[in-house]
Amino acid sequence: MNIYDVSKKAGVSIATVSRVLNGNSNVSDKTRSKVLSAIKELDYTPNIFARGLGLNTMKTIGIMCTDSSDTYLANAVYYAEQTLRSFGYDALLCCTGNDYDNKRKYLSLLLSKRVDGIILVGSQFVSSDPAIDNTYIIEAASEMPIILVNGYLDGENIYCVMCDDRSAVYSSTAKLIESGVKKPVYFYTSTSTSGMNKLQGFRDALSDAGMTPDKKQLHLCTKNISKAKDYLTALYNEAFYFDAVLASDDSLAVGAVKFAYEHSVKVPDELQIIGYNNSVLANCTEPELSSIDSKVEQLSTTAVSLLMQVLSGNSVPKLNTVTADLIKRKTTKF
Amino acid sequence: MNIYDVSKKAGVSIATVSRVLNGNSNVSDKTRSKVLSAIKELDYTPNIFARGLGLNTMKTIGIMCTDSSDTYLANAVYYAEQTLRSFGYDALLCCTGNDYDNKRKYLSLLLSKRVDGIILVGSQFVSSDPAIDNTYIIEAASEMPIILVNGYLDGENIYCVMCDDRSAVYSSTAKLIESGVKKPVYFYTSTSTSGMNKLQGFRDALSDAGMTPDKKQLHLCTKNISKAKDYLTALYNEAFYFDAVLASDDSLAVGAVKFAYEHSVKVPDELQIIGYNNSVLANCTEPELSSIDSKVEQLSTTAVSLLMQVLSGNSVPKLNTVTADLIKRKTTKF
DNA sequence: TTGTATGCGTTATCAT
DNA sequence: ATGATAACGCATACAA
Repeated sequence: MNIYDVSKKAGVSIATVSRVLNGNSNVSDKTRSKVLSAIKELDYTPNIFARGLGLNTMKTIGIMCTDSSDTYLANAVYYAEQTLRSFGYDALLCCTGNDYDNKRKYLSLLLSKRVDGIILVGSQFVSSDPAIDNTYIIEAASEMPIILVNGYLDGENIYCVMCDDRSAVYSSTAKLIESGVKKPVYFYTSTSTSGMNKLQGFRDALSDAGMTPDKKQLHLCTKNISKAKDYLTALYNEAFYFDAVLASDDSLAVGAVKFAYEHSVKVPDELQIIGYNNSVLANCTEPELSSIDSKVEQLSTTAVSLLMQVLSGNSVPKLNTVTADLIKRKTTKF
Repeated sequence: MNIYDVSKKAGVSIATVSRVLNGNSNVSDKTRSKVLSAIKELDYTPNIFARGLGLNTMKTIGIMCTDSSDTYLANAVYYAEQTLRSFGYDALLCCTGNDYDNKRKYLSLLLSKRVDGIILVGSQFVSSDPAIDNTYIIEAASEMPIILVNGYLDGENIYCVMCDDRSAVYSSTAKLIESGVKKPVYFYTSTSTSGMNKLQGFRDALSDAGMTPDKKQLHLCTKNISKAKDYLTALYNEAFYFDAVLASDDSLAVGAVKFAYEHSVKVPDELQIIGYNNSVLANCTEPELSSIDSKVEQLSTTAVSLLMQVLSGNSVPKLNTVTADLIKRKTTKF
């Protein structure tokens, strides 16, 4: 069943069938309807592979993330897929895990699939660690446009959408301090650009308030409820005073709530807690978690829109910023 | 840059290049290395569209789900993608939402993309409601194999992987009753096959214990923390006695925990709670949630393995069952 | 072991 | 407005 069968049935040439198929201008109404009914009768569907070969595109975008089961990334992927589809594009999902070699491998795999562009979702693809080489992304961008969601890398054909993490953490920390906090603890989960920006926001707020953070106030921690709880418990047991926790992921903040519960520390009176990403987790704890909304939906839809612009040949800014909001619930005094 | 360029550079025919490319048997080592170095020099990558046209496959599987940002589905999609990739297949993600027409539309879209098979993730695609017509799936299966994860539908070329939800709910309910529960409330979120199976398990356990559930003990509820909380609060306010909550989704169980907290109902002494899916949410509440582990990973990997078997032309059982486990935490006495 | 020739099903160019 | 025909780049049956 192909375009020849249709053309035969309709008594026209394949060129005409193709024209009808593609909504091409110059076809007489009479011919069009002949073709259309032939298509319907034969239940014909164009072969997308042949079309792909000719046009050299399958209207497909690769979505890469380290782990699509992570709440935050799952949301980002979801919104990206929805937006892509609204533009008539398919989404090829590719989860790499956190291994550097796999990231490289899968990125080149995606290139070989000749997708039209790639969206790298999440901050895990660009490292600020000088030992890690980010050029694999720059090289890939020579073949097709690459959009970074929550990551920044300068390079030809690379476009970034970032949440203003530094400001978000800065202002939240400042508010904590304003409300009387003396010793906030900051949990971070990654040394990515985004992770470092958040950390910088915390440092700056302390510094601007004339505070110098103790080493113990800055803790790199796996995204894991009990890891955060354990760390705070350790601090507590060695009588290290702290009166606020700000975490770069809601799960860690949940750990802080659980720590407080276990040691009968009053939240928010004795301990204020702020999470990040404003995920479902924030609604699960008692008291419910104040959390920074990093605007996943907006990030993803912006990323897709940018990509569409680039594919249309329009020029777009290389760096695009989205503003985060603090969603106030019950773990903060303000 | 195509296979002709390579053949020219290597001084062989395109057939030989193709043979090398596909690891075909009969190529002399000398020729092979000539070709290989030509490929490397030219930095040649086969055009996957042309290959797809000839072979009539792009080694791609469509993954459909209603909402890939839902924790449970996100996990299922993740494991499916990982397993597919391990078999050398790509995953085309397609989120339909819960609208029936969209499900139909997107399923036929996927057919037109000529994927090699489709995995329908989640129970939302097959309805037990006689007003809803499931034949769109049966028709689609005439074109390519369809795997249902957590759904059951009888039809040619349709294969199902299901969690034994009925048993899981039955035995959990039985345990609750055994521990002294007199009036358990059951929350369900869907009338899908899976949803009905769970409900049946609850009904059967009550019936086998000589109990007849009040209408109010069975509540269809949106997957939403506060919806569940509100319902329980309403029961509480009208002095309807209940001493256990079993929910078909963890989020509803979280709502029950929050209800208990708000009304100082002691968990598990006065109210036992069991969730479903054993998601992160179960670790967030205080006390932590006992939850039925519906084995997402196993469901997804089994689904992919089945599909691979079918694509290899092997015959596989149409219904495959996975056993759920109750993960005991702190909201149950046992 | 290697090469030749053909088909896969479109789209697009150029005639008419 | 419509038709003939040439790409697109590969795999493979058949020949040598």
